[in-house]
Amino acid sequence: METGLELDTRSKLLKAAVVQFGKFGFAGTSVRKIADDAGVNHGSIKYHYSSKDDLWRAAVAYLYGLLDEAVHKDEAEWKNMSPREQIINSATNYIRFSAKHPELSRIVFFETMHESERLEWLTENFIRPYTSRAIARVALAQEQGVYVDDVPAMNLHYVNIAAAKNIFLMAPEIKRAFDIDVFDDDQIEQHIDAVLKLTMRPEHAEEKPSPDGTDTDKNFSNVT
Amino acid sequence: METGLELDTRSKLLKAAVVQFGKFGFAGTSVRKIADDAGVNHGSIKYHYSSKDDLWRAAVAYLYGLLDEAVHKDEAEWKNMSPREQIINSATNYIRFSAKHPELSRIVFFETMHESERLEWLTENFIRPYTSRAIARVALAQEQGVYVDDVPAMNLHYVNIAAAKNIFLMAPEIKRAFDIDVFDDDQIEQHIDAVLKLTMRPEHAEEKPSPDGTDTDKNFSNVT
DNA sequence: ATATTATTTATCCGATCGTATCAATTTAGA
DNA sequence: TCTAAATTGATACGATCGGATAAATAATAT
Repeated sequence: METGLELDTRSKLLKAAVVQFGKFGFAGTSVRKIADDAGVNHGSIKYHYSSKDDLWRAAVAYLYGLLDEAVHKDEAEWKNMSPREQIINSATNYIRFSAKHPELSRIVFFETMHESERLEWLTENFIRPYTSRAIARVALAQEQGVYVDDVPAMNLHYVNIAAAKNIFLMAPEIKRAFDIDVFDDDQIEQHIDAVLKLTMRPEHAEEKPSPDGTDTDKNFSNVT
Repeated sequence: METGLELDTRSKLLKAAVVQFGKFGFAGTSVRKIADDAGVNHGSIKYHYSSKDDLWRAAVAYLYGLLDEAVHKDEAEWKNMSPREQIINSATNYIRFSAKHPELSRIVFFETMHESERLEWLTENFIRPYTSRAIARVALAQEQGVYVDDVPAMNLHYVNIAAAKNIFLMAPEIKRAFDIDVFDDDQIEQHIDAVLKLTMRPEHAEEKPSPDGTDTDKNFSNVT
């Protein structure tokens, strides 16, 4: 059958898997712990997902789906936005997602430290297509004067995403070292403001404003 | 005794531990694999280090020692430098170290994803003191006009270090996705140049130049 | 109501984990 | 050279791992 308990157990396992893999990575996570957290018998994992590896892949695909949703949710309105506004919009959505689901970045980090079949799968299916598009977008924004243009787009991209999500990856450390919860709404919005100020070219310095000029009276206050 | 084989076995174990913990984290690393890589019997770990945990702590302390050495190696000359030059010097040293020993950042990342006794030890002994000093230094540099001052020092600090080391953390991913080796000397220097350009305030925009004015004719080309 | 299928539960297996033990071997000091 | 200490090597133990199996139970269709 297709409803009720089956989906419930499946989704409970998926949610628990996201949390565990996000905290301990693939090697550090035990399927028995996932089953315990989900409140189901650990034999069910073999039934709903054929293996630990498959469950991990399902968790990754699920999170990337959420990411896609979050980053593109305002896509329909992009045509009414200046290049600068588009960057602000997608960067803001990306940072809010990174705060809401830090597990994705964490899982990717765990796997990106060494070669493996999982990294190959991850790269082919998600990282390469996603990053290629992102770097192309950065290069375009550089041409449009939203970002500085004297830095290679690849370096700028990796600095951007690192700046955006690093603070959420290190949340337990920051909480322990400074008693600051970076997941507080205030902290999130403060971080968005900081990242945009740091990564984007100051507005007055843009030498190539967008043709329609609608961005000239915009500033960061409209995203906080 | 204190020389010869003893130190050799100890240091071989330490080096192998750095590599393994840096790739797979604490949970994902087996002491048998470390012993294999070091070419010694795995029983020797219990002799030279009382446990896997102690070996991990020794590896971390060893790497932090190297970091301290790398970042402060030019400290004697800082008094002859402008604030801007000091930041360039320490940031450059930090990035070069991150490229030479990405294991430290990786090990810290593995542990900073969840609470644990290891994270407590790490935070108390290394992260908190190191980060406190770094954030204070950032705040000072903001006052000196080296960094923008409309962003909280904490956010700026975490953006800075993320920008500096992220690309080296993700080296296997970048190699696989774009066939670029970020550890090539050219790539390292290009990244240093990019990070400095992105994180530091443009020189002409500095409103508070250093009193002696020696930084007015400096640019990034002197650090590549 | 009954047969069939879908799902859950309870065990079991071989492999690997960290660690402990103790004999074998090497080294250093007398 | 002889003795004591330092170091290494071989092996074993209990725990936990992912995965497999089959019985028990729940749901569905006829």
